[in-house]
Amino acid sequence: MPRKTEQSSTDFTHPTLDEGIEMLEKASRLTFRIFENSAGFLLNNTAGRLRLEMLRSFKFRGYTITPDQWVVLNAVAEHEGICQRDLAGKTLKDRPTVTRILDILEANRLIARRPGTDDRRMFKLYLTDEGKKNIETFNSIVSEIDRKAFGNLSEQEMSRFKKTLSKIMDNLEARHTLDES
Amino acid sequence: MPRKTEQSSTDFTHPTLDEGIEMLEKASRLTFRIFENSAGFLLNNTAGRLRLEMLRSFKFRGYTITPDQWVVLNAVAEHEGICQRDLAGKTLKDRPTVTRILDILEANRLIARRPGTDDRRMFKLYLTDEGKKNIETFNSIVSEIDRKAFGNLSEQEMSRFKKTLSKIMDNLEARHTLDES
DNA sequence: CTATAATTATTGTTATAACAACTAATTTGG
DNA sequence: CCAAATTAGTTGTTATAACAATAATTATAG
Repeated sequence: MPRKTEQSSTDFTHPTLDEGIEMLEKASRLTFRIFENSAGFLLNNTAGRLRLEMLRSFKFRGYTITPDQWVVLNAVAEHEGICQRDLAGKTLKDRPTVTRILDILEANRLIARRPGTDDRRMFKLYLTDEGKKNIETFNSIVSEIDRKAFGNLSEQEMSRFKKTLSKIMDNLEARHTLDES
Repeated sequence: MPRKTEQSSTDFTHPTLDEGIEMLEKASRLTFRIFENSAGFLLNNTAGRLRLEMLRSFKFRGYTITPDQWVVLNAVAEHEGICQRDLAGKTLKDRPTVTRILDILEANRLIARRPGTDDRRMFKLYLTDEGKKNIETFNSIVSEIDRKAFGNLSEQEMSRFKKTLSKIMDNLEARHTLDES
């Protein structure tokens, strides 16, 4: 059988930013039976591409933040003093995931954990000054991506699209409406 | 600050199968500004929920296969003798990812790598008998999930939904049409 | 009030994803 | 034909996700 790893000169195992597309262009040439009409496959890949676009844009602008870190950072920004459990609910991430994302954001001085006054099990979460300084930039980068991804969709198409996504979420019995009390 | 890990009796850090929803239900009570109207956030979470539904269904039925392994397995099934590079293109995964997923599928005896006759760098990929035996079961599980997720969408709604997803993919310059030559 | 249960957060494990770097093998260019 | 470039696949690193299990703390039951 083939070997275990060696090398050559130009392996483009991972597309970078703009070249990233090459690989995708290359091999997609046969015909799927199961996949070609699979909404799930298309849904998953579209979401993945959007995430990748965000990741690359951040990196391209010189920021190390990731899409998930961006989500958590924004959730903290919009609810300063929130605890990790509630943050998990808001971001639809589980608590270990939130813990680790916060570890990174804290190490990068974008957020701070402060002890909960009443309940010593909890942290209250806040943006640092650096977090506040950077979040606007991050959000403008994301806005650009949103324009690129969704800019040519009509209001109606966007509305229908989001409605369908919500319906699918409901079908899967997951909460997605981001407010309540 | 809070400590570094200890315990109690009932931590439900991760929702299991059916209870999984609880956490989501719990904390989503404030109001997002950035997220509440974000198609990207909704898109990403919906795709994630669908993946989770698959993962749990497989596990619930006693199978260890994951959604991504399922995708790769099906791609092999539909293109026996395909090489890893082309498989990466078909599944829209990068080559290291495909390598590692195949490692797992091979260890679980669902697929086999055979040396490429002409080019000794390449493997040709095939289902094993066990792979063939199980794939129908896997696919029927996925069909059930598709019915659950999309079953109450009309033909027109599904068609519009997929069209919009394709448009977004195009906007992001990624290939998603799974055939060509 | 104290033993038990419940809750918040953390850590460990495995899988996926992106990307860099690298090996073996093949192709190209001269 | 041989050196250089290319290609197929692998490995390493970091981040996210799911889930199990646990520590510290708080709430509840009796």
